[in-house]
Amino acid sequence: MARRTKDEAEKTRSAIIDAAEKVFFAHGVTRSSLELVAKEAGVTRGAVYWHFKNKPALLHAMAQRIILPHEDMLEKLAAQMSQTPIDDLRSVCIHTLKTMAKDKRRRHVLTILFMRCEYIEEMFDIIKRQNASKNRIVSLAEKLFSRAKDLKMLAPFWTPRQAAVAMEALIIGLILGWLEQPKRTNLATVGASCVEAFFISLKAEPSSYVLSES
Amino acid sequence: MARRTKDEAEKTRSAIIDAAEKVFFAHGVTRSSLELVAKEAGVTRGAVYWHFKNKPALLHAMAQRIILPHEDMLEKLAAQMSQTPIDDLRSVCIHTLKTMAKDKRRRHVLTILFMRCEYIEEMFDIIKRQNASKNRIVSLAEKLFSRAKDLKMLAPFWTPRQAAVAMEALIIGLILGWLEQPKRTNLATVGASCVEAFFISLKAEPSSYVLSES
DNA sequence: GGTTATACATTCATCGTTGTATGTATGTAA
DNA sequence: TTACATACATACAACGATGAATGTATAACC
Repeated sequence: MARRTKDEAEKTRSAIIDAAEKVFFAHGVTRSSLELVAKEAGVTRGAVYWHFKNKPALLHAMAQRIILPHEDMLEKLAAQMSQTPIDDLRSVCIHTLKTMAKDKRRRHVLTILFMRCEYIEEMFDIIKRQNASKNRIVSLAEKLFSRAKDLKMLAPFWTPRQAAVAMEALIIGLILGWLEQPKRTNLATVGASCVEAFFISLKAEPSSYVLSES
Repeated sequence: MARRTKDEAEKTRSAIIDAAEKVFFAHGVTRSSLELVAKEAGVTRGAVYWHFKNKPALLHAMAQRIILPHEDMLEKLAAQMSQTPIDDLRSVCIHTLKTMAKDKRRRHVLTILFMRCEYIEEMFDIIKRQNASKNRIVSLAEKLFSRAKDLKMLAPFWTPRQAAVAMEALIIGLILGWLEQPKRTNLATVGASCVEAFFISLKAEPSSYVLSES
């Protein structure tokens, strides 16, 4: 076939990623041949190899398309020095879960990343990126909880670090459980209510705080 | 080679699983050939195919060897109708994390199951088993939290269901984070302290627990 | 003590996938 | 208009893995 215009090329590129999402989701990353991906996208392997160096690169591009909503919202939060850091964190978490529950693409891609691919050498940069993102999130949350502690808003038995680590772990655990059994644990209802309760428990109650100070 | 005695056969069987743990951990399940596993175990593929139908069956056997300590401890707990269900749950969780942190085999196998294999059709029975185990745990925890609620020991903003789901999600999230970056988040210290704080927040009567034994 | 089932090793046939090399027609810039 | 870069399609070479079939020597059993 003949050369396409730049616009069309970009379209085929994203069509290939779309196809990869479908195929990887269905068969797992390793067992999906690029031949299949190409066929699903309506092109040949030539096109795939033109746009992407190899399979890991394609997966990387796929992961890049869905930046976790989490992260940039937290960035903004941490910058603006709010007076209600815990409530802000809570709404970010809730928002994350709710959007996740609705966004089919995100769900599929996360399923692929969590349950349909194997993290080994060639995936190293993907791993590194994911870890960096996770660490960034925890560190930002820790900063916000630290601020909450200064404002006497964090329950005394939580350190900022513990709260941040636990928050992240809880969210990831909920999402993972939901991915494993989407019908069993509704993210938007059950998951969100867990997060609500968790955040209530993070907040200092005036009375208990006074008692624990004595 | 010649036929071995039953005892020796059992030894080669577990040697194969041992080898599979190493090889799967290093290269991921899909990219590990049974040839490599056999070589690592000091046998040939013939032996592997004799003991296991195929690769998923081998993986299944591998997963079977490490029953989560979680589960049977919870079974006993739920049966004995203790007067301190929350504290009991807490010590089970802490114990789980601490043993996990020490047991290298368990860590490797969990890493394989979480990050080095792809869950697709042929893994269906493994998935089913894992989900069943998880659901059983959540359901037992829910029962215990329900008992705690009857005893007025559960903080009012937690429902038993939420508490159970959150507990499981937290544990899984912590373990996953630890598997991803073993050096970053020490399970036995950071993880355990998160769980401690979480369980304090589950308990009713803020004043009593902050000051009392922990 | 002979037979049979066992516990493997060896061999074979087949198939899918990968990366690359090459072909080709067209958009685009000079 | 030419000349080159682009966006693919097609073709090729090579390997590795799988499952099954077959071989075989010994342990276990009667």
